[in-house]
Amino acid sequence: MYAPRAMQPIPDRYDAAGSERAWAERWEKERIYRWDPARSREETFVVDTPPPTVSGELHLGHVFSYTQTDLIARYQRMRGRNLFYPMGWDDNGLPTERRTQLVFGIRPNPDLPYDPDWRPNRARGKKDPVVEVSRRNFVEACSLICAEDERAFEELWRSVGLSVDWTQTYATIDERCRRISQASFLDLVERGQVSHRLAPTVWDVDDRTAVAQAEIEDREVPGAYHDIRFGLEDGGDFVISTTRPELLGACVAVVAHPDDERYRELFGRRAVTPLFRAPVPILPAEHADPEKGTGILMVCTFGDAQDVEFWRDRELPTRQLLGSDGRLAPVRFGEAPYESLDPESANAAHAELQGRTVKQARAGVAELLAGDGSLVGDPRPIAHPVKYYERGSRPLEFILTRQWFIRLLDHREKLIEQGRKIDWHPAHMRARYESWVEGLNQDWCVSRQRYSGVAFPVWYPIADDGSVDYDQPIFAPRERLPVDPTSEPPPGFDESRRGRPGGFAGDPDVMDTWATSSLTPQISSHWTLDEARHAQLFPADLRPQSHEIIRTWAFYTIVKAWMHHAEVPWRNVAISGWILDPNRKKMSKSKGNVVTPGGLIEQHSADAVRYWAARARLGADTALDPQVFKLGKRLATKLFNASRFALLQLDRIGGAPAAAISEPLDVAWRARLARTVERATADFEAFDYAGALQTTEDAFWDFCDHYLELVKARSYAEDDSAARRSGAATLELGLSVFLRLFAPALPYVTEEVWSWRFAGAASEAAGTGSDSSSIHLAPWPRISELGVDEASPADDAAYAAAVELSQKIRGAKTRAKKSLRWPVAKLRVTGSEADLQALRGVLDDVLASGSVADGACELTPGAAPEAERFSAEIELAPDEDG
RNA sequence: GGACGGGUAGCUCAGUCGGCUAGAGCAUCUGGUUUACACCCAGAGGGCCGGGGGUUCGAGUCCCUCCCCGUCCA
Repeated sequence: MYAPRAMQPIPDRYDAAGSERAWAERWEKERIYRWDPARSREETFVVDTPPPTVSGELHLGHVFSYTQTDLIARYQRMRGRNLFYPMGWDDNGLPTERRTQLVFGIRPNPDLPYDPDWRPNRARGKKDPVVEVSRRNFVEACSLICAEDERAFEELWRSVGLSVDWTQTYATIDERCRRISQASFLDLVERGQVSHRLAPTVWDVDDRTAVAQAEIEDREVPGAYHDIRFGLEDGGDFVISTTRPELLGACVAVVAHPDDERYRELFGRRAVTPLFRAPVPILPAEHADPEKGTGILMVCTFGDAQDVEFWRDRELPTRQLLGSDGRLAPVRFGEAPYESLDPESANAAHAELQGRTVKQARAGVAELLAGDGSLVGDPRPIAHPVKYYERGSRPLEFILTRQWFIRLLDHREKLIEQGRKIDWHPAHMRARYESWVEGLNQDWCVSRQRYSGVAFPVWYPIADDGSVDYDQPIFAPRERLPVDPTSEPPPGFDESRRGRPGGFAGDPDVMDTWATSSLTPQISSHWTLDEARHAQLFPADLRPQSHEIIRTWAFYTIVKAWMHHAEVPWRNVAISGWILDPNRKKMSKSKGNVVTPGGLIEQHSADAVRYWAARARLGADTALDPQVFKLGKRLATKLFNASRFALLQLDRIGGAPAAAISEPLDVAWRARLARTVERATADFEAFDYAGALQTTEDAFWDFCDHYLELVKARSYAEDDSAARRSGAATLELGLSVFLRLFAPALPYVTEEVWSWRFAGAASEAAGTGSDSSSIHLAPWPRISELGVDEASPADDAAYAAAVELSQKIRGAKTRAKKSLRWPVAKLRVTGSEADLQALRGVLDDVLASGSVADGACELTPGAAPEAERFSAEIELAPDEDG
């Protein structure tokens, strides 16, 4: 009934590199990882794969976390699920633009016309001047870089053996993604979840773009309190403290805590700023901390988030002194909104400052204040947290700009509720999601003032006076998506009206990366394009990702799924940890401790690298330990060798045992195997692939060290017998089960061995009817296939007795410095009647394996040492010359 | 400042519902190779389970508290 083994003999040694290459090719050729759209939703398991940022580095962390996903995917596939396991590429955003600029030495200039003949030049020298190119040329250069990077990633994924369906791929700026992102935007507009407003926006002055709350990080940096003397309109003065003296010209109020006795009498009066002589109200404010500085401070347009909040609450005037380039703008004091009691000196002061960066202006203001006697004492250095763009090098500013926002602040409770409908693995990672949602303090700003990305499907009418009417946006009709408003006209206009009075202007911005990435489940399901497919694939079963992007990718995806579908996007989230270097520091490019994965796979084999990833539990940060690769390699080799032994025994009896497992040792070990299957399955069901691997590995090593040694003598017997056939049947069963239990972690070596004997046969044996030409399509082992009804304590006792006595014999030989084959002349075993009884059935195997002479063994009822079953008196045969 | 995770052998880590003398691999040491495997096998040594207090017949495990590392949030 079993197919004969392939004609070529089993090789003596395992050639991992050659075998892995061959199998990777064959898997792809035979398309074994294809999703089958004909099968039902219930049978399907949908993975929402992270699209890596292609212009990022190929990082060992990628291999680590994607392999962990693959383990779960492979298990589910073997359980008979119809896997939907796509791959996406994130081409969006700033990292791509930065890399493109760097590689080609170019910079986008939206005012230049498209040059169809321009080609990026990679071979330029480092000192060559940066070339300005049109927006469209720049975007094309970005695509070129992305295409190259995608190839590098795909090659890596294939070599590490991800069981991805490569017909299901997407890139976040491809046509389908643009279309779905724009459809999402229009849907949210219709649902009233989007607003377009001129608002203080967190702004990166280097990249000159808005950034979202999720992209901000606090950094503890040095600063200094400057104590500045303010006058009072009706006479007198007081001293405020500020870390941002450069914004003195943007001061719109002065505040102190309402309970602060020192300043209570000032409330309601007006202060006058030094240098600029602007009259500003003095107001009570809860956020003023009496302990900090002098306890009284200025409110500016905009020094920090508290300024923004207070400005909004009290409807204070706006003095946007800082420009989007991070320099002080040219303004006229004495004209609204820049009131001044002494415009001439105010403008003279500002003339010194305008055009300066924040840092330069800070020094300039301090100097001017010192000059006119308003600076009290020296600035006092402090360390304080300042907001930075996570990839930026200069502090972020709040700048009044026009942006698209998606409402979040109204929905905090609902979003926390959604998070609780999802199973987080490990469970404690949900706390990170919740603390993020609770701490939200801005709506989601989705516009970015960039070039490469998904456009907003929006135009604005231009009034007859030439001003753009942002309050009457023209939205693209759904059937025209995706649209590019910078090159296509809105409905009812033709292109000649672009930029003209009475015409239109396209929205020049692109969407935030997360506006698209938050739709990966819908992109895979072809939402808005194919509703039948969408119903079949949404929501997904599993979202794997790492913990630092819970606040971005996981969060935004939950937001979108809730807004569009009132659903959770997936039922499970599996969070992988970080790779730490051997000193337990996070690997990062800036620290220079990044290890690239390609070399490691070459050096240790893909199975070995996968083993390393598979040993790490979900959510646990893991130190890079080269020892673990060696362990993985060792395990694969051991599996190969043990398989070779088992198959050689099967060959000796003509291939097909089809015999009953009848010998007590075999029956006992089979019961043990059943428990291994049970535990490994339970572990995988709980997404604990690491526990499953450990369970399997421990059982496999025990199998090699004990069962194989014990069954050897019987297997080597010259004559055919039921006992010998029972052993062979047990070996075959054990091999078939171990290979399948290991298959998710070690897909290559298990496939290699599987092909020698089991390919095409196991499905028949298991009666599933599924195709198991590949082990990865074979059914996951089940207790029922082992022919074990229930665990028997007698089996456990028999196996344990065999192992213990066997170890005692080996120990005696080792202590005597003899070979393990050295004959035993006399063996006296003492133990309880129950333990001796357990031993009797397996005794022949133990004696044969220990080279105990015929009739040399004696069993005596009696006391055994504590915590042991037996005491054994072992007399080795004498030396030949002694 | 608040929250979460971690601290177990020289190293990397398991340890389930509180229950035998706390485990594995690596490393170290002592031995062993002719019918799977030296990418191997057998054996040995190695522990205040971060500190202190409590609950319990019994605590690595539960409670309180402190220390250290990492992360998230503010």
